[in-house]
Amino acid sequence: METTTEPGQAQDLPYNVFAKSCPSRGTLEHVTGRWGGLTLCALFEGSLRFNELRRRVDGVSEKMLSQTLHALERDGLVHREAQPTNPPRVDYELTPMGRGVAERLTGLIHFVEGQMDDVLAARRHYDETRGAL
Amino acid sequence: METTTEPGQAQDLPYNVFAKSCPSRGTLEHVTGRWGGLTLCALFEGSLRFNELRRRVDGVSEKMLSQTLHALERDGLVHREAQPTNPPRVDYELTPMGRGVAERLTGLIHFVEGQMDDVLAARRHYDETRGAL
DNA sequence: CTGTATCCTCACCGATACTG
DNA sequence: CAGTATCGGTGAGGATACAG
Repeated sequence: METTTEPGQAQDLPYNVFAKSCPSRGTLEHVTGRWGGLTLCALFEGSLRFNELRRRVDGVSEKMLSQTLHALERDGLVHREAQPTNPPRVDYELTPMGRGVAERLTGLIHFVEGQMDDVLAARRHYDETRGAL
Repeated sequence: METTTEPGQAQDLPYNVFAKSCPSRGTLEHVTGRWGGLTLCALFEGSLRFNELRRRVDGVSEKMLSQTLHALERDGLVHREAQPTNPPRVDYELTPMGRGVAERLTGLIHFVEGQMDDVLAARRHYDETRGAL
């Protein structure tokens, strides 16, 4: 039987991230964005409070963390649990869907970290041969 | 012996993407950047020429594709093969390391695409309950 | 066809101050 | 502690023209 599957290309999924206007593109950007990915991976190890996250994700500002968390919460990837205590305590944790994303993201990150020596070597080689030409 | 390993945090890898100044952060951003990820995934299905890539990655400009490819080539993830014909023909293909990254990236993307209905539902719910409050 | 060079805009994001 | 509001600089990135 014939699917619409081009050799090695699209599944018969209704969403295609390669298309400019596909909504999956936006979610992908939340998930792989500068802070989104690190935030999800930080939460992969367990729920964290706002300032715990802030310390864990080195370099993120309050504003960007807040913004990032809102986007991820809106996409249904992160659950926000506020306790009406004083001082306030808010815990962030992954939803099941968020865990699926974070799992794959940490896999990617660990792979990249594991290849960094080779990446750095490739960079050196590139810079040398380019500079020499 | 004491590693700097915090509970539940770092492997004993020499690189930690959570640290602001870790070089892995830069590579991660190339790989998950707006165009880097899509470019790698497009090449996962086979080598492509410049304008083939440009058409495949809907919305990318010449400038950004060129820039993205250079960064990925420098990191040793993409191999550039120029043929001295006229008109010129240049093929881009993944290196083994690039294939490792692209594999994980497409896994992530397919997962996200597969969850988009739930993501969209979550968004609707979020917007309604927030608007109503 | 495969790029590079230049200009220019806009929105990303950091810093700071303020609120509950 | 957990944020929001506002301002301003900076650089990503689009448009266009040009080059090999």
